[in-house]
Amino acid sequence: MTSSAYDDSSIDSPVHGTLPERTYQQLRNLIVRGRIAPGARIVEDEVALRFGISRTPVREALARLMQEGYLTPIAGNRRTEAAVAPLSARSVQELWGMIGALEGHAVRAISRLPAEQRETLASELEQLNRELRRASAVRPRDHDRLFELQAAFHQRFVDETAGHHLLGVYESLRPQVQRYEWVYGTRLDAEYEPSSNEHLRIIAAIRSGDGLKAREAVETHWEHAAVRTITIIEGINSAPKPRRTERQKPVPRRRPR
Amino acid sequence: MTSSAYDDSSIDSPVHGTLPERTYQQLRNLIVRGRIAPGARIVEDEVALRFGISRTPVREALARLMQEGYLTPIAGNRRTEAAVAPLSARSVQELWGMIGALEGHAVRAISRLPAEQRETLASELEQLNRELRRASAVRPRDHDRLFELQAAFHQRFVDETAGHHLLGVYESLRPQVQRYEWVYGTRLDAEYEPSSNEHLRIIAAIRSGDGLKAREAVETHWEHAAVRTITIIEGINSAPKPRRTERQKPVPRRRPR
DNA sequence: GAAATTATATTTGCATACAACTCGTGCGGT
DNA sequence: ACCGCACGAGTTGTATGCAAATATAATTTC
Repeated sequence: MTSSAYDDSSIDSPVHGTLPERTYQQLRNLIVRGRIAPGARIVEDEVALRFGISRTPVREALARLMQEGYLTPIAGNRRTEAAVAPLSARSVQELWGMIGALEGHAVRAISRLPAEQRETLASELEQLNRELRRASAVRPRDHDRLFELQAAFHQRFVDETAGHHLLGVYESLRPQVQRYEWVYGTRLDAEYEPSSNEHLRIIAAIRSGDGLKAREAVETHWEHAAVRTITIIEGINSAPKPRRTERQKPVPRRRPR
Repeated sequence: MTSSAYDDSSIDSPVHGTLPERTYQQLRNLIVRGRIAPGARIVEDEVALRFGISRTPVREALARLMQEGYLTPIAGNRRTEAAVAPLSARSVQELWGMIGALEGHAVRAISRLPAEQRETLASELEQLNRELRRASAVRPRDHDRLFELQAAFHQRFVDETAGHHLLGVYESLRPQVQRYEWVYGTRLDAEYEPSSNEHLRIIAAIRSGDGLKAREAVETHWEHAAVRTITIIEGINSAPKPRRTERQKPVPRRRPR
């Protein structure tokens, strides 16, 4: 990474929690928002320096990021150098499928919710979807806000229907998806209509209390979203550099002085 | 934990990899096999002493175990003491549901596999299932072997159909399920017939190449397994100690001398 | 004697130091 | 000029030390 690395201006940084936790959050934010480019090498010392802490908490944060797939190990056998995981159409296919399966599974539980609670949930979701629609019409677009709304919609009904374990996995998976959503959303021609229309189907199913229908709606929503996202990603990945291999251009180990 | 902690005799310990990795593996094994009881406190120093290493790699291992849910934070706000997560019927419900959803999602991909490959897979699964059946008839039972076979069956078709990301999540989830399978399997009256019969349905679906049918078979397999497991867990959790709260009996912070 | 308070021990959070390993680079030999 | 080898910079792996936090034990006070 270059000397002026980590432009984190305007990224909300939680000031509480332990250092590893905070470091994890901030780095993840930077990666999700594309502030650290895919393929960029991450060096413990540099991160430590950047955050003004020692390598010990950094290591913990990096280990976590690596386990969750934000970073990939490169190079050495025993040594583990880390780089920001590249974006690939293949990953979209997989991640969207998993998120769809998990959200779909969770949402089935609405059939066990009292009608009243479902109604509250449904109208809150409608509210969020309306805001999403409105925000997507404003120019210039507030990417952060769109981003949050998009996330909030899904988070809302997952929170309601999922248990502790599922939420844990979901929390670690969702930001990975968001890496792509960010790329998608920051394009000028990003569309939100298809998505928000599909949201309506989900809301209707939730209101009806039909778990299987809701699951179906959620899964196809993610399937369609995958298609939309993949076209964008492929455009980005193929256009700039006509590379022949799948690999990212290897980052030089040392920066030339 | 008591002074004679960590009876890891006869637990295969990988001698390669970094210390955190090895520590993680070994501790996880101990937890999954019930060698460290649910609710037991884990102290960094004790683990470090036990494995003859320093606390630094131990911390990394514990952090990972905590993130994956094998350990739960207890006590302090800023300090994070760790204890082995308790076994609960609620977790079974959740974990089995998730595993079912993920395996079910993965297995749908068989429809995209060539018939020949499906056939190979199916017969290998049949082989594993036969071995499972045979091993379950032998007395006294070889729990480790049954354990491995059970795992191998599922791992086999997931490996074939899942991608990188899903495998990652699966790998971290499966051992959590195995904590319960171990409890279930080490009972004298543990049944393997229902499970292995359901396996046959899965195999048939895979052979036919019908992705949706396979998914259905996998999901109901896990649903049924959840029921079987929960009855056992509830028996264990309620019988010994008629406690009124959900919590484990708090472990004393110091051992009395 | 009970409650409050101080003292003590245990344990985690983080920093620092050093060892080990990997890869690039230059030097010397052929 | 090319190959090999050794040295050295860069970076991760692990140990150790110290400070802060918190529970337990001891002690004082009413």
